[in-house]
Amino acid sequence: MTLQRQIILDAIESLPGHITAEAVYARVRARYPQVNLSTVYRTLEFLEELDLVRHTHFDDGVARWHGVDEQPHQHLVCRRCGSEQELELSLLSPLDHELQQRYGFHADLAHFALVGLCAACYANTGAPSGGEAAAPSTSS
Amino acid sequence: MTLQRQIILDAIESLPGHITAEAVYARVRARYPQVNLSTVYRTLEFLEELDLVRHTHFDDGVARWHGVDEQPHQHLVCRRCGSEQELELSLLSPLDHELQQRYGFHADLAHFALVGLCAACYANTGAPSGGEAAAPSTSS
DNA sequence: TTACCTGCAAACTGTTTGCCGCTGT
DNA sequence: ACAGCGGCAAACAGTTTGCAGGTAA
Repeated sequence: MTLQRQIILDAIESLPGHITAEAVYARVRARYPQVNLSTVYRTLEFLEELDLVRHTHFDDGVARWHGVDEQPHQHLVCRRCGSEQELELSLLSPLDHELQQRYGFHADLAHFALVGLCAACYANTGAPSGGEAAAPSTSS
Repeated sequence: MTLQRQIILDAIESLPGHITAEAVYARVRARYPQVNLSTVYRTLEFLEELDLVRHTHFDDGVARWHGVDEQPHQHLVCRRCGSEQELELSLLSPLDHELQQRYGFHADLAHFALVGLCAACYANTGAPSGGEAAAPSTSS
């Protein structure tokens, strides 16, 4: 566990939410400008093997990273207005159990975000709702 | 609906499963060599707006396309041996209903494949099982 | 003429790799 | 001396875009 690995791990764990590799890089570089982006990627891979961090794919295809101590949870991403909300884990566990019993498959249900239409956008299908909560993300 | 759009739509619908943009391109080009890859991408986007095709993201991040008449279903992808199996839709509908009731969220649950460990790989964690069903995909 | 569609080539993004020097043991 | 790590730049894959010519109404 070298210095830069420690720094990168800290950068991820110091944040409650998810963070892209680029953002990790930005955070690290702010204090330690000599650290390289490829080091960030290599370290993320390394830390994931050690089960210290994990990544999740959101709608835009960019991986987001988070520490393992983070509560396991899931995200609902609206494909129209781009809004995100967190999901109670309890909703996923029945599915998880089913998958294990029926298929013996141990799913990492948090690996991908859940995509769809939020209530507001579903209501007035066709036009984005008033809730332009986030940047109108690239529609995946 | 131009000729190439028709051709591309046919290429997708003529196949029961999923197909990457590159593969659509290859299929189309086999008969009509002058069609361009960017046309394929533009047409896929166009056809998706018309709700004639949809796409799903698998573990490797590459989009796969399929016709809408295709049975909606989901895939289980093993992150270790790369094997894939189809998933009974019925397992997902309870979650779907929950999401609608609790959050008003209308999820497209087939948009992303489900990632995890298949029974065999879970059994002997650490080493790939005998079931090397598919190419050991990039671990996403 | 007008609007749209297409082919081509070039750009762009996130991510990965090869190489080589540096470091600690 | 050795092994591993990190910096740099270049490569890579999939996808997107700008532009100019073409086609149909």
